[in-house]
Amino acid sequence: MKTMKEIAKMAGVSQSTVSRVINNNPNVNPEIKRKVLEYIRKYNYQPNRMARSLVKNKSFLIGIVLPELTNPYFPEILESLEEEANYYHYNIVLSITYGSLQREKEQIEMLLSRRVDGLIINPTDLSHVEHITKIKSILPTVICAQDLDGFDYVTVDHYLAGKIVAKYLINKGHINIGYIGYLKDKKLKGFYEEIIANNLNFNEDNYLVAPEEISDFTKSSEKKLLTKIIDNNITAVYTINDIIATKVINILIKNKMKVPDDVAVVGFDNTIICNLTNPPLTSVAQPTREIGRKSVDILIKKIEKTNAHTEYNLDQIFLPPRLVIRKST
Amino acid sequence: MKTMKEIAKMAGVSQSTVSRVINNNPNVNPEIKRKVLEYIRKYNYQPNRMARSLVKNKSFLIGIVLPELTNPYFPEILESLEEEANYYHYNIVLSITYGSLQREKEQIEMLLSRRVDGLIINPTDLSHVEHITKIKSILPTVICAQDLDGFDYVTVDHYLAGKIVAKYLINKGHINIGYIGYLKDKKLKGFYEEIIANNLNFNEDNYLVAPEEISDFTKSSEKKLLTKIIDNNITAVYTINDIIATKVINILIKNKMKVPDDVAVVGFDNTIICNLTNPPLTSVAQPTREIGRKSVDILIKKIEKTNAHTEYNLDQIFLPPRLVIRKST
DNA sequence: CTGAAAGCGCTTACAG
DNA sequence: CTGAAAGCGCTTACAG
Repeated sequence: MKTMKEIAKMAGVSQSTVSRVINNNPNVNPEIKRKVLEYIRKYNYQPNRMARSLVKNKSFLIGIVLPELTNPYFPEILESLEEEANYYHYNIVLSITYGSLQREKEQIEMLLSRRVDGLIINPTDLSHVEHITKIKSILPTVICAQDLDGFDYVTVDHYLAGKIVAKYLINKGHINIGYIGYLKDKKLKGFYEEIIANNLNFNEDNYLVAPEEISDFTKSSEKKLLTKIIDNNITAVYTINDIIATKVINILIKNKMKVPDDVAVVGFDNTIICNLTNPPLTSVAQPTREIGRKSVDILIKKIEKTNAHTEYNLDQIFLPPRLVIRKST
Repeated sequence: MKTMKEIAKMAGVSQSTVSRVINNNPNVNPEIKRKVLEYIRKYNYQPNRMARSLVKNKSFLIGIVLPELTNPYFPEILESLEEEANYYHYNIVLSITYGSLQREKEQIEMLLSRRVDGLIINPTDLSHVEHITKIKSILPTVICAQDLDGFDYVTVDHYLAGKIVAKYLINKGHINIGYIGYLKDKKLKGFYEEIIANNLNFNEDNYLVAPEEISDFTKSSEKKLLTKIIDNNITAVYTINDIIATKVINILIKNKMKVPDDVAVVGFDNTIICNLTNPPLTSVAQPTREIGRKSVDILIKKIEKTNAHTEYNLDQIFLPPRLVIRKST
């Protein structure tokens, strides 16, 4: 690749002039500009962005740190992060931690040394974030798809999702509704509160099985699930994600129960799976694209503010979930 | 962030010495080294990699160009690309084209101007690759998960996959086997040749429907599929991917046919979906992790060779597929 | 409108 | 073992 100096020499002008042409500085003689552009095209010259970044102290690079890409949820977010960043002429340096805190720390240092202009991260472990706290003070940082006190973040409102699902199922006439998920999950909190608010019961009988029991899919957990459903006359089940939901459907059908006639099933994440199950799965859609987009918007706002040392407001955004109704309910 | 100069001043040494400490140059007085490191730690100094890249004319950055991340296949590859690159201390600049040739061109230029050391790309359109051909001559480039004459590439052996599936189904006693996919696909070629080699018939009756017809899933395409299956006594279907396979299963079951008793179904890609269908789906696994790993290995080999201007051999690698047998066959 | 010069933050011969 | 100086490829006051 040629350098600016070489282009300048060939065009018979100074390096400054070539620089002006490239940066579209209006103070250039059109005739000269034409000639310089000619050489630039001829040699397919691309200015070295690293050199530019060095001078301008700005890389137009955003560091993205994600735990994994196996769950289809993250690729969707990543796509929208990339797309939105591109819109602002930023590019993305991707790093994946595979759930290793050690790696997360190393990768953040790497991104720092590469002088990214900002960081978007989905932390591996919300109870170990000191390194992120530290970074935050020297680099604009946004937490993506999680909420973390003291940070800027963009995430879906799990609490609201729970309420929406409960409301929907109650309206459909369900009285005994089961839940398969974690107890500490905000999905449950909203769900529970809405059920109680409607004077329905929700106790440990409604907490059917742990997600792991479904994932492992043993005979005994299958039996436990069915027993709980039958004994408590459960007619609807709210699950923590589409994969669990699909397994529940398969267990029910295998045991001659009808979905949704005997038991309705609701998934979470609204993944591609929903259209493939039989019947198609009702599921809570996270606004993944918007989470990605918003994360970038906020980050870039912070980046540009950094120079102007304006006020420091935290952006903490909960985006609304959306229930996508299909045949399983 | 402090600069090397500032660290040097505080430590009372020259910038050269700080540089030597950072680069682990053995010719540094241990006592001085200790002191320098102290300041580096104290201020959490991270050397500016851009400046270093500028001097060394090497960025330790690899450009990755993929068409999308929606198909779970690409995130898997991306994960292994990132992991392997990291192993060699390279990082990844990710760009997604969304199937736009225009965008592909722009992104490649961008990567070029960022002075990535090499490029791994899954081209959007194999019939428009002039811009990639051009880049190849100035930047080490590897085609990932596709085969393209004249380029280095790593991909799965689709032809072999076809043969493996045909062999398997024939061994299972199937005589009339259907195919849902594209005619120009190498998956079909190997499949077809194996069937013919076994003195079985394969003509347009066995080419059931186009994948699009299944995707759109209209009444008429459904009818067409069923008619073809029944009229030709088809007892097994080889499909182009797991999504199509799942839809086929759902159509069959809806029409009171049994899988695999009446019709066996084989998918492709061995995605997470396979364990969720009912019955679980037999599918061809692509060695995605290995495709990613190999792509990086080859690229880095090229990158390091570039300096040594050694011989120019093309690495064109077909990796073997693996049939994962489940209950649908 | 144009060019010479300084400087961004590093590395690396070179001389000592 | 150490430092001063040049240079990587740009941008940007500054002077004209």
